[in-house]
Amino acid sequence: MVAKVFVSAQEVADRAGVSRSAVSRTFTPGASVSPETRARVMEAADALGYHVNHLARGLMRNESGIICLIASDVATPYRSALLRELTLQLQQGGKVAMLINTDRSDGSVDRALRQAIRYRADASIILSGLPDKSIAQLCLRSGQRLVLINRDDDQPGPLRINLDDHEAAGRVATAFVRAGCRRLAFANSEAGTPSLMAREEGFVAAATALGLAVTVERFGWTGYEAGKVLAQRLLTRRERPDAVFCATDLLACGFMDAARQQFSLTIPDQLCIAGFDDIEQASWSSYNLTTFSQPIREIASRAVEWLGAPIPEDHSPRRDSLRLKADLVWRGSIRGG
Amino acid sequence: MVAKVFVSAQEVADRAGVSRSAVSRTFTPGASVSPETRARVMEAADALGYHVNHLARGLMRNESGIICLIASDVATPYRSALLRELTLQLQQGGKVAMLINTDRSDGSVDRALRQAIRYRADASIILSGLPDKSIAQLCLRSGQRLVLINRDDDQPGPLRINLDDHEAAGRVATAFVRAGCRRLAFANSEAGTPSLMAREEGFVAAATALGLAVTVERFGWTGYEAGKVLAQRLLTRRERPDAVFCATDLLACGFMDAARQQFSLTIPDQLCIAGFDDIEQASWSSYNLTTFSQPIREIASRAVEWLGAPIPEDHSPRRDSLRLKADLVWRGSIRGG
DNA sequence: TTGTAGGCGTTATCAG
DNA sequence: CTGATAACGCCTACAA
Repeated sequence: MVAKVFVSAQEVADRAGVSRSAVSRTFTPGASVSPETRARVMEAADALGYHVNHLARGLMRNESGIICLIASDVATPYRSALLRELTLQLQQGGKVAMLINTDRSDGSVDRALRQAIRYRADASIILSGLPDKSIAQLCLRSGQRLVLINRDDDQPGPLRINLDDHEAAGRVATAFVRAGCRRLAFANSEAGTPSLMAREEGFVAAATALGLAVTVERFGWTGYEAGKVLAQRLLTRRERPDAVFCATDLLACGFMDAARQQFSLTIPDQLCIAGFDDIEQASWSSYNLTTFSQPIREIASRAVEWLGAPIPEDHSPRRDSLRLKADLVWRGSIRGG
Repeated sequence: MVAKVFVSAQEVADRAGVSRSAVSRTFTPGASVSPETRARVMEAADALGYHVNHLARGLMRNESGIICLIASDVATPYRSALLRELTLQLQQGGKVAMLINTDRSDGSVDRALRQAIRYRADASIILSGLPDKSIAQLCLRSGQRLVLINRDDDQPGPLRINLDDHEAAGRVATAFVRAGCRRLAFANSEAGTPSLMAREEGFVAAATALGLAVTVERFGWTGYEAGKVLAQRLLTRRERPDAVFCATDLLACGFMDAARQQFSLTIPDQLCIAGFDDIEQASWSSYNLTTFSQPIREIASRAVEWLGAPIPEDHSPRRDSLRLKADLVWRGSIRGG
């Protein structure tokens, strides 16, 4: 007993005294089998421990049931929450998720996509980075669907799901001003992804419209530690900001900790803070952060729904670009909520 | 253009003017192909966008390259960190991870395992729950390897990776006593998993040996909110504890927040706290939590390494149970670190 | 080194 | 409703 021996449909057929086809039909939803045959097959299958080989089925049907999830920083609160929701809904839709980690290096996403092709994934959902045009085209040409979440790319074919980052950021500016803040700042990472930049630009634009300047600082990667450094930089300025919009909740957490512990500032009395993502920690009472909630549920359901829908024959005018709304979650880090 | 049309080896062969076998060999490491042929094949493959079909390859080789990761609560800091490491190391080993979410309902793990069988996964790594004996046996019989992480189960066959929860918990008791604490408490969830219970028992046993009693409280699931409730319960006791070991960092975070904000206690002066897992938030300066680090890297590498090793022919005396050490990470939540 | 033939487990097709 | 047969795309002898 060394080799891998899964039981095949033939063995089930032999035991049940029917043909392979009968077995196949028994496990194909909506096929015509007599209740009697089905019962005998099921009994034999159970006894033998038979399970349909999805590798072979995928080969025949040209549909593997595999969906590739391509992402970096999968252990991050926001990412992991999104992945959780995606895998969950994919499962409920009868699909199975293949998770591929990318890093921020060049070609990382392309390699992942190639892996997706090798396993004949029905679709790939990209949460980080951006694939090269040629490889993306290859996916599309091969009949693989593509979903891009929060990545701005305008080549046709993939479904693009984005948030209204720009507008959302504008609403924060208004909230700050209403709270009596005048010295606005934006804390960003150096990642420079479209959604991050859209938040920055939206915030600056809205503030400008309100007649206020914004101090912008960018540092490192989008994490807790970077938030601390950003606080260091922004709070030591001569004109110390009285309101800071952090591009990300993780940045905000680091920023708040530094502001309180190194600068002895009280929030929101001396300093108002807002974040983005509504990660779980934002609701922890140490932070109690006012932030924007990513509509994770909806992002996932829209993606899964789109994947399940039939491919339009004639490049129909279906909207393949979704713009979802991020709701402001009022907590205690801005005065007068 | 509706159907899914991936390019096949035959097409590459036609274009390169060679046989299918030549193409196959070109993509099989260690096969004998002349550099000339290989070059022509590669050129054709690149031009056509050919990628080996791993579904078909798996069918032939009886080895899909797929490893199933079975877990619940995948968005939790500890879980997501472990998943990250596993997927990463699996990728580096040329495998690909299939992620299956389970919930805490009965049969959830069994369903996941059946999915693993359907996709002919080479192995399944279980991070949550416990499979039914019969389905686990079926996996093993089918040649699928099984790895259980932090789940106590004694049926032979799977690789079991556990921590020295019991001993580790004992070390915390000593640390508390050394810090001058006398009124010890243990905050646990009601999940009752073996590792959680081992921590509880280890802590109580060590405290008893030191001549101290332990107040044990259990509530809810292993999360932040439960930690707050546990604080509520433990800190309102007449004999208020001066040291609390929380079964999990997440519990500890909730506990600390409640202790500080609702009971105005300072840590570690009035209350010492310890946790377990060393999640990222434990190092955030709001918590600065003394805790045990899960050797995530090693857990993953041991699992992957074991999966890569050949199956012993004769039920050889290979150790299929690993007991890894959790190191105490000293931070500021216990006096006198 | 190369090509040919057969088979992996499944489903789709088509008689019966 | 059932059973035989031909694919699906690939790999592994085997012979050239």
